[in-house]
Amino acid sequence: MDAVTLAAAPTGLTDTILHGDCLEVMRGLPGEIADCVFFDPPYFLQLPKKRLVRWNVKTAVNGVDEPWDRFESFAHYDTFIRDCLREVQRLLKPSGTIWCIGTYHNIHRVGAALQDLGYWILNDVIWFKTNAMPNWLQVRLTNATETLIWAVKDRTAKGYTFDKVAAREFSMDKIATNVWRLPICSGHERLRDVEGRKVHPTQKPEALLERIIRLSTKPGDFVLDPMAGVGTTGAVAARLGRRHLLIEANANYAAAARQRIEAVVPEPVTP
Amino acid sequence: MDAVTLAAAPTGLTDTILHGDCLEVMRGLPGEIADCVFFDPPYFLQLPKKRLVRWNVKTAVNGVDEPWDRFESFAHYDTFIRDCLREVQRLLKPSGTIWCIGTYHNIHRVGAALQDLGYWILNDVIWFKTNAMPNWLQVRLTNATETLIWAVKDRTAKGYTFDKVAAREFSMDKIATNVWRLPICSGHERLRDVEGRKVHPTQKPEALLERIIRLSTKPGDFVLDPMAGVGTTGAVAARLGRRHLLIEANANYAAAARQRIEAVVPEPVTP
DNA sequence: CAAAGTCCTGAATCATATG
DNA sequence: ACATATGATTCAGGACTTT
Repeated sequence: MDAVTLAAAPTGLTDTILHGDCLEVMRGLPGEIADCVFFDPPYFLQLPKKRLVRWNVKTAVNGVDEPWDRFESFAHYDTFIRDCLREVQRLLKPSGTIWCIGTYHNIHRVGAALQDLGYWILNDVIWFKTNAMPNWLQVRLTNATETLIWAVKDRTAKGYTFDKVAAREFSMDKIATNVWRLPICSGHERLRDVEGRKVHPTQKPEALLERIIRLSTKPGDFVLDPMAGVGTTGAVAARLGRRHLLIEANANYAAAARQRIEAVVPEPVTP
Repeated sequence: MDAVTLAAAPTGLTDTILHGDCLEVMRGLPGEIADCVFFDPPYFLQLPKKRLVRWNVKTAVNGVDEPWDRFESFAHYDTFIRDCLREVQRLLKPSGTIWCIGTYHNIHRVGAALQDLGYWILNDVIWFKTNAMPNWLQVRLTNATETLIWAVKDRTAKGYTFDKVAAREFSMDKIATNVWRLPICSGHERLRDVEGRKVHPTQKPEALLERIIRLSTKPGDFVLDPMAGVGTTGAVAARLGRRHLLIEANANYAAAARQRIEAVVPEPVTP
């Protein structure tokens, strides 16, 4: 199913993964369809070309060096992000919310773009990793966090979903604060190919998406992920009784996501 | 002492608080003088005109609604921030570092400005407050964090100070991560006028500045705070055996800072 | 079978010296 | 400017192996 097919049948949008460029596909979709969007763009890491090798075990660190993370400049990156966020804004229902994720490399580009486009930020949420990779050379602090920005599509938006009981459950404190302590994705959850290599370099943990979806959507709500990767958003949405639409440009990722989501066993819905 | 006087005698710059517009004063200073800059600009909170009132308590919430936090638009705010950061970049030594602080309201404006001006981010540091004010409306998460950005003045900068022993001491984990758990400023540390009102609405805790200064400067280093408020940076610098230059446009704040710093008892220097 | 020990790896803008 | 070699040392989680 491609974007053209989809545009011809917009009413059937549910529990689908589309293989194609996210901007093109989004432009073919009708407006105001999404209750929630998970926006996980490339981080534009600008890593050094040389590989980092561990001294003790001589294994190399697999830094992110993928075509989709290469941009000529911040200006090019900004253009890409803003084009995407404009389309997302059109696709969001008036009461819909967006979650963006990033690190210091890119999150300020995303945050400023959101504000410039008229989105209204509700929270920044700190994903505080329990098992971040240490900084061996000890020339700066170990980066143990990623930042999520939660926003509505404009300042006057009303009626968005916020599950305050869940919010409290997720918090490290008695009150529902914006810091979430969670491990990174590893073990059996991490998708690997037949040779044991990870399918996607930056697969998100399901626990993170579970918090996002439980906090800000209701059962039956419609979740969109325009850069779906290996489909964590779709897998969690399916498990929690939410509908989803994923878009992914990389055929390998899309195929892995499709296979993964087919295997999901839905949990009993607790509204 | 004003900016003109200062510019005429640039070599005497140490342990001084200057009352004046930070841009004007900075423009009168010689370049490459600062080992460390603490940059704590207005947060551009965009609070509603009417004061928020707690639904269960009869007291008004003490939002920040000061002349110095009023900007017409993001564009005006950005211009102000970028003008300041350009001057700071000139004032930083090649090995100097800058610490910027903010919340989601403004930190992305600051972060994007840093990157656009060629600064190179070393870390974002999450100040995770132990005693944040709970969110009484329960329509979003309680904001328990502020974000610090630590950066060098350009990508190739070398030789900046990083005390890895201190870094580990500050961390919640065994490794030196970028999340710092600290209470907000309160109690005797909080400066109050004769009528018991707080002198400054957003006085930073000394413990936060102590971490910044110990982590990224050596005894005798020169610390600049161009928007010094009531002088937390200067007080901590003085206590820890670092030199300082503070700039503050508000006469009340500047006077309070001067009085405060005069009372500081230096601690024995441990290099 | 349980417990203990080994090995690998994770969105990383990680140094310095020499040619 | 780039490429290459060298050097010095972090932890948590999970998979796997050994006791």
